[in-house]
Amino acid sequence: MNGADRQTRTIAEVAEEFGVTHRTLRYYEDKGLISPERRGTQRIFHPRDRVRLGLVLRGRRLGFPLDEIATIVNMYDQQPGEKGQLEYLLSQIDDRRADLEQRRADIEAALAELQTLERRCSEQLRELTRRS
Amino acid sequence: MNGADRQTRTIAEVAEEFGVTHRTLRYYEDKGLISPERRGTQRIFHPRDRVRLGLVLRGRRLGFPLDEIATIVNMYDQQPGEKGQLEYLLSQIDDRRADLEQRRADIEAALAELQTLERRCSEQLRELTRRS
DNA sequence: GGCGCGCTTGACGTTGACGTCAACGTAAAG
DNA sequence: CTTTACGTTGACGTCAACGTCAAGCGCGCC
Repeated sequence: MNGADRQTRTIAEVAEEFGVTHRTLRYYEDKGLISPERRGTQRIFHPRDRVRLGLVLRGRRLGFPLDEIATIVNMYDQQPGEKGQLEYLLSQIDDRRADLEQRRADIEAALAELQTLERRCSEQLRELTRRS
Repeated sequence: MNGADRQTRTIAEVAEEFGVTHRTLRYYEDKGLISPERRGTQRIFHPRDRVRLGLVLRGRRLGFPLDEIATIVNMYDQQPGEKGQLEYLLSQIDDRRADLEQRRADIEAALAELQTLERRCSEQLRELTRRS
């Protein structure tokens, strides 16, 4: 029982798995994005830490600043809470959604333009190869 | 004839229109993202500059680094070029598209999770208000 | 012709997100 | 028990993307 399906990981394994450096993981811990258990002085990564890290890195791929990512991932593991808390959380969710939908619109516009450009290019290319 | 439909703009007007600062526009010029005409020492922004700026800012909203944005927007106003050029451009387009599609997938995953979270929240909220 | 307003160019400062290096602990292996 | 590999904590360095002065130019107006 020391295969890839055991529950806990070292920092090096996690870094390897997610394609980040040791330094990045420490930085994320400083910023409160992850909080792996400590066995003595060493970090122990549990599955939940790796799930969180996955969320964080997705946020990073999307270009969100780390402090925004922090508020987002912290939305996911909150206690039920009282009414005001819940309403605040719901409003936060709406803000995030608006942001994401803006980004999706930007992406689709960009993809559409790329497609147009590609058509023009391959058109040109056909022109050239036909005349040669 | 000095309304908002005249063709040329000052730096202050463009900054206002796009919600950026004077400094940002100068920085983008340094980086070759825009290249407004000069009347003496002053910058004159033509419609094409504003179109380019729009593309640049969309790239920025998407979290692309400025030098990547530079290569992207420069793809758009290239001369027809020769065969090698065109093939290179087509490969670049493919790279960009792959990136954008990854981002779109990330965004849709994030939106789906937000929706799940929102359902859980409003569920909880209904629980609370029902018992009060 | 002096005044102010907008524009311009340096130049240095700042912030976020790490990279990198030094110095040290620790645990398993020979 | 020493080596060796891996882990840890500072601390400083770096790079992108601007912010923020300071100092000066040009020009329209009273």
